[in-house]
Amino acid sequence: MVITRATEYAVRTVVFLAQQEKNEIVLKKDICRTQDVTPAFLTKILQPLIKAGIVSSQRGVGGGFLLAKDPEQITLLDIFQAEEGQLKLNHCLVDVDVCHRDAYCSAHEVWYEAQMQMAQVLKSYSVSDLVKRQHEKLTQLKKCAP
Amino acid sequence: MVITRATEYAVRTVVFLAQQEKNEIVLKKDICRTQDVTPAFLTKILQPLIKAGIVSSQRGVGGGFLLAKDPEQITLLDIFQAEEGQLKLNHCLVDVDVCHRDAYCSAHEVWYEAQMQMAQVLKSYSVSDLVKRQHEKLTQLKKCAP
DNA sequence: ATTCCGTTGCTCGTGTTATAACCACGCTGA
DNA sequence: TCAGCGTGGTTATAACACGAGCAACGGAAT
Repeated sequence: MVITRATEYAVRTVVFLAQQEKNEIVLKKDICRTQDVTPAFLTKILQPLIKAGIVSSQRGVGGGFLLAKDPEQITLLDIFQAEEGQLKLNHCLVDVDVCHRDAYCSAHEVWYEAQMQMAQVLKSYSVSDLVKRQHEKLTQLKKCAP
Repeated sequence: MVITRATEYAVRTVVFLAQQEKNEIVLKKDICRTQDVTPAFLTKILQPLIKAGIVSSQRGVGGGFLLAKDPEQITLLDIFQAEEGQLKLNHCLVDVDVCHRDAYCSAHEVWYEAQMQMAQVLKSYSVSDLVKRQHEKLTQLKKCAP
């Protein structure tokens, strides 16, 4: 019942990309160095982001990664779903017909409501929100311990 | 990122117990038969419920299980936490100090908010709510296909 | 003694978290 | 134009943890 490391790294990576100058291409190893991820694992994490249209990539010399959309257009839910597939709290919430009890199982609806609330929160934050917040936090930090 | 089967079975079991006459003791095998759980697995599921003070048990001839509290006093969150421990969406939300980034990681707060929303939903439903709903659903069903 | 539940340990499958080897693409300079 | 190098892309694999379930034995109550 936890989000995976892959999702966490993916969020970090996208936020990092959003912090670069627009259209600036970033090397994989620079992402790794700054975000504490190993190159091999980062490769695996980036592919779903690319397929979801969140990140784009460029091969060859001078190649690397960059955001494929505006940071305002990317929500945390997008990143989550790119890595983990559709959000579901219980199997019966997605694979319809799997649960023959769902006609009378009242828990079903509660799981559904909890899931919707969670999705709502994740959808309400864009990557640019995160970048802004992070900036604020860092300037706060500097004030406290300059 | 899904609830475990144990939690699902636990909810079913508690709802089933709540549907009995007050203080009626139910045999393990009757729970198994009605709730589609194997005895061996149910054994494992019931223990955390007992330790959490949700269910109590009676050994020996005529023994079995019954609710230890009023169904109004038991929330879905109680059952969830009995089976899966404290709800946490990300490791860094419980094991403080594990994440050295949390001072500036803005995703941290979003996971926290999503988690709180979810907990709020689970806390807002008691077992007696579920029993009531289930009863309504069943009478609806009978109306449609008598 | 019988009928219950309690505890423990085990297996087996699946998902997470990587790692590594090899492949495909594209720029660049001879 | 083409060889070579520097990129990311794909796929196979492995270690490990956890979920899910099973079984056997132990202990309490009647």
